Amino acid sequence: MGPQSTEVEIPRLAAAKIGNDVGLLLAKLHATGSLLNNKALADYGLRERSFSVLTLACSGLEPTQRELADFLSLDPSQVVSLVDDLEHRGLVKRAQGKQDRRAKIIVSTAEGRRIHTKARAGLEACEQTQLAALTDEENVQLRALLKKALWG
Amino acid sequence: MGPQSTEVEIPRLAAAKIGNDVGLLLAKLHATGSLLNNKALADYGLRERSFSVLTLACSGLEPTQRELADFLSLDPSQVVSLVDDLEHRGLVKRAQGKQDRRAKIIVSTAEGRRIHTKARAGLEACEQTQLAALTDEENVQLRALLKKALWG
DNA sequence: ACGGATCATTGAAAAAGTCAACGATTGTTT
DNA sequence: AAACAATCGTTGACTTTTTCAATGATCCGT
Repeated sequence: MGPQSTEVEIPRLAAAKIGNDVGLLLAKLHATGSLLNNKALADYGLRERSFSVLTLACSGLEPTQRELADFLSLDPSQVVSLVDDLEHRGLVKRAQGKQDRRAKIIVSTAEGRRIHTKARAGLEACEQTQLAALTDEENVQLRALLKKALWG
Repeated sequence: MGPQSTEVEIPRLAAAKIGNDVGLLLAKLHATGSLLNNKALADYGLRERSFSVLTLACSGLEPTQRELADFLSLDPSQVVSLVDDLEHRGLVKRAQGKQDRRAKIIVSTAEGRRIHTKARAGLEACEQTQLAALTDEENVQLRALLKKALWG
């Protein structure tokens, strides 16, 4: 058997004009990435979204659930579920908002930070796999472009 | 009322480390993009996915449903629904595979091509809106990086 | 203090995704 | 050529995700 390559072969259909469609490219890269990420996070009982929530809970930024919903492009009710799950497992807890007593601030527990550190390591390896075709410079470039597209 | 700006303000949470997470950036850009795209395509009774199928049907590449499923990261059964819908509306039709009589080739009708041309115009304007923060060069660069990440 | 708006939460309804099974057809093995 | 496993599109069941309206508590402007 010849040299076993891990390359993804270019599909015949990529030749179509739509192969330049940003929407489609984003959808595809997002789809394959989510698959890998969720697989990597499964070891820690997390998924892409719960990991995002946990990360922000660990960030020291003291996000409210509303901020999480906006930032993660989720419905507020979805955030409730995610936080419920993480809270039941003792990884985060809800604290009362400081200026606004309606809002709940999500903060990490010590256990939450422990899990988060481990999970992040796994995820970063995963990300590197997904972007293996890019050089380090291109990798940085891609992030910068995505951020600029989002927030100018 | 002062100068009405269309800028998106940078969310407080973007400062978190996760603001560099490729997975999250892709998810966000994809989410906001899909919203815009679907809104733009609604005028033609299309959504992002049915538009993709229609585009490939119009491409002359004569894709099979299996190829569509693989290329669009969909389950084969989802392709059935999409093609059913487009076929009922007379925009595409199923033709028998040439080498393989199990496979069905999806080709566009004249009406399908008519609608597709119109819809594409709307979509391109939409894409430009979404990537307004990028220069033309960065726009090209982003596409190139996404394609390279996907197919090397 | 009043009225309208926003927060987290709930629950229901709609949409999307996943998966196993099927007939028809193909390619492969014997 | 006969038998076998594999693949294609399709169907239907099932689960998950998304969407949305309603609610109590709280905030803000008047």
